[in-house]
Amino acid sequence: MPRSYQISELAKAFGVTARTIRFYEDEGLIAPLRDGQKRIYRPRDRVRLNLILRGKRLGFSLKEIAEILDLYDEPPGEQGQLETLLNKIAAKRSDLEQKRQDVEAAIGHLDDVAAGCRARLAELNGEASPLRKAAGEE
Amino acid sequence: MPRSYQISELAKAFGVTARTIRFYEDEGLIAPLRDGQKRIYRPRDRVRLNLILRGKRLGFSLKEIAEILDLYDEPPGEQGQLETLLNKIAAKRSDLEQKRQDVEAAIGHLDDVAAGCRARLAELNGEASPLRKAAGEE
DNA sequence: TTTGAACTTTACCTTTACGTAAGGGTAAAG
DNA sequence: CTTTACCCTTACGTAAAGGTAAAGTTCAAA
Repeated sequence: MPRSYQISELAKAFGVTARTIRFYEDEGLIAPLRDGQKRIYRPRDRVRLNLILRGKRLGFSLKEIAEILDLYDEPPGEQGQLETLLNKIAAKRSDLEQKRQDVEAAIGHLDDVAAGCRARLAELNGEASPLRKAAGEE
Repeated sequence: MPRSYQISELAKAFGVTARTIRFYEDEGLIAPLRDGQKRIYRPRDRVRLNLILRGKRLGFSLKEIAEILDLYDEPPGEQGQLETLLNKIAAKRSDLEQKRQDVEAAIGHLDDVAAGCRARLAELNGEASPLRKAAGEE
């Protein structure tokens, strides 16, 4: 388990290009160490990249993802800031709840369609008695 | 419950612009009737638009959404096509499963952070005995 | 010592998903 | 009969998220 990575290692591990990782750095989403000019990624950077890509899969923009990352690593000391942070978290959470509902509805719908397909297939195969399938025949 | 809508009604109902709806038509995602030049949207188009926007919230591209819509309204008669369709459905379903896992992990993570925040707030407010909160005092 | 495989920066290119005019038709209301 | 309020098409503009090419280091192996 290496304590640091080169950019191409990280790129390969996550299935993105080095360009993409540098781009995220330009956008302020990640901040690797440097060995001279070369970027050195620590496990913490790996985690961040993982979160970024997860956010992308969920359709968040890089700007939104930056906001979410801020939520994660801010540990503010002051009361007002903590409350502000809680509000921001609540807002993102409700985005995510919406997505959860969306994803579940979509899965449910697809399953319905698939069930319909299988029913038709069964008909086409001349299933007089649907019990025969359960019997495991070929 | 109107049986048809103008473009601006639909736009307002879904919080998008008319331009957006026309764009989806250009991309082949929707196909309203026409009264002369004017587009007439039926309930079926409304449903489609709803699915499109849901797909967008989940981060699907319009091309992917088009594929999903195809899955919904294709009722192929032939066996091979039914099997192909089932395969496509399975593929999209697995995309959606990934998103579901992502969304649940993200919500869980945010909840952890929020819990940490509340714990700190409690400390700041001099909570000697955390049980008092459970007692419902103000 | 030169070749090769990493890395770097700079900079222009491309795709997606619309926004934003510009210019024009239609139809009811004043 | 001209506003007002819709609708239409065409077309150029733009932001986001990278792709891609050019030109240059650096380090290790042949």
